[in-house]
Amino acid sequence: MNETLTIGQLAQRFGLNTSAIRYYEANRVLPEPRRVSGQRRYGPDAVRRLEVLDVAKRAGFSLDEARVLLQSADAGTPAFEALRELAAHKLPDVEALIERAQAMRAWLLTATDCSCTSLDVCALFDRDEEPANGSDGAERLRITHVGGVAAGA
Amino acid sequence: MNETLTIGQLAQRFGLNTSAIRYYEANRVLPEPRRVSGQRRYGPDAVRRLEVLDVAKRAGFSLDEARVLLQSADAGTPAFEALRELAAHKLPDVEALIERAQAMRAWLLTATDCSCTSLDVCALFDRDEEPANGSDGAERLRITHVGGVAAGA
DNA sequence: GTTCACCTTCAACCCACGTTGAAGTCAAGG
DNA sequence: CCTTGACTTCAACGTGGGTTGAAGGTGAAC
Repeated sequence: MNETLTIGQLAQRFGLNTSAIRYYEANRVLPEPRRVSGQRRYGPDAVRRLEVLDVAKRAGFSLDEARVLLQSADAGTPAFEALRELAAHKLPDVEALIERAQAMRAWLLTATDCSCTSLDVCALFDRDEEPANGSDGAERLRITHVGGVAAGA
Repeated sequence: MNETLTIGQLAQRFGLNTSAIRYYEANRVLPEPRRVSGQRRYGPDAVRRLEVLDVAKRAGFSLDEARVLLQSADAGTPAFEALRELAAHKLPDVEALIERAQAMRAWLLTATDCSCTSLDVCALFDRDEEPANGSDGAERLRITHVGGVAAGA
C-alpha cells in the first residue's frame, strides 16, 4: 500500500467532487501533483493539505486565506505566524456575525408570537424605534456590516 | 406636501441605490408604481413596504421570502399567518448559524494561541478527533449544513 | 437652444465556490 | 478489436442581490 491516490480516490476520501480538487489546484490552493501518463497522483502530503484546507474552510477562512496559510508552510516560516494573524483578523468578523445572528434569532422569536393582522401596524417592522419602551421592534437588528465570513451551506 | 416621491427620493430615504428599487420591482417584491410621463411616483404605501422589506432582510429573509410576506398583505390574509410561518421556518437555520459561528469563534481563539511550527503537527487541523482529551481540534467545527441564512455584509 | 439633473430600458457584469458538459486520452479486460 | 471506466482540458453556467454602462427621454432653468 504505497500511499499514492488518484484524484477520484482523494476526492472520495474527503467527500469532494473531483472538479473541486482541480479547482483548488487551478487557484493555487493545492500544488500541482505528480502525473502518470497525464493523470494526477497524490501522496500523503496532499492528503494533509486537504485536511488542513477542510478545517480552515469550516473555521471560516476563504480559499484565498487558506492559500496564504498553506503557502506559508512552503515558505518555511513557522506555521503559527500566519495562523495567528489570519485568526486574529477573522475573529472580529465572526463575533459580529454571532451578534447579528443572535439579534435575528430574538426578532424571529418575537415574530412567532405576532398577532398583527396588517404589517402596516406591526411594531416589529418599525425602524428607528425609541429604545425607551418594551423593545419589540427592529432596533436590535440595526447591526451594520458583517465582514467577510461566509458560514454558508 | 402630498407624499409622492420619485425613485431617487425614495432611494435616498432608505439609503438605497435607485437600481435596487427597480430590481425589487422587476422581481415583484415591490408592485409597479404609478407613473408620470414614464417616471415612477411612489406614495406612503410604497414607503411602508420598503420599511417592512428593510427589516425583513435584516431579520434574515431572502427577497423571495420577503415577497411572500408582502404579497400576503395584498391577498387579504392576516399578516401574522405568513409572518409566523416564515419566522418558524427560518428559526432553525438561524440557530444553526449561531452554533456554527460560536464553534468558529472558539476555534479561532485557540488558533491565536497556537505555537506549532508546522501545520503537519498542529492538532487544530486534525479531523475526527477522539472526544476523549482536551478537545483542541476541529471537532466542534463539524456542524454540517447551515441552511438558507445569508447574514452577509 | 442648450445645459442640467433626473429619469427610462436593457444587457452585461460582479463576487465566491465550485458544477456541468463536450470532446478527447489512456490502460485494462473480455 | 472494442468496450468500460476513470481520467484529461476548457469554456460556460449557476447562485443572490444587486451594480454598471450605454443610449436615450423629459422638464425646468438660464
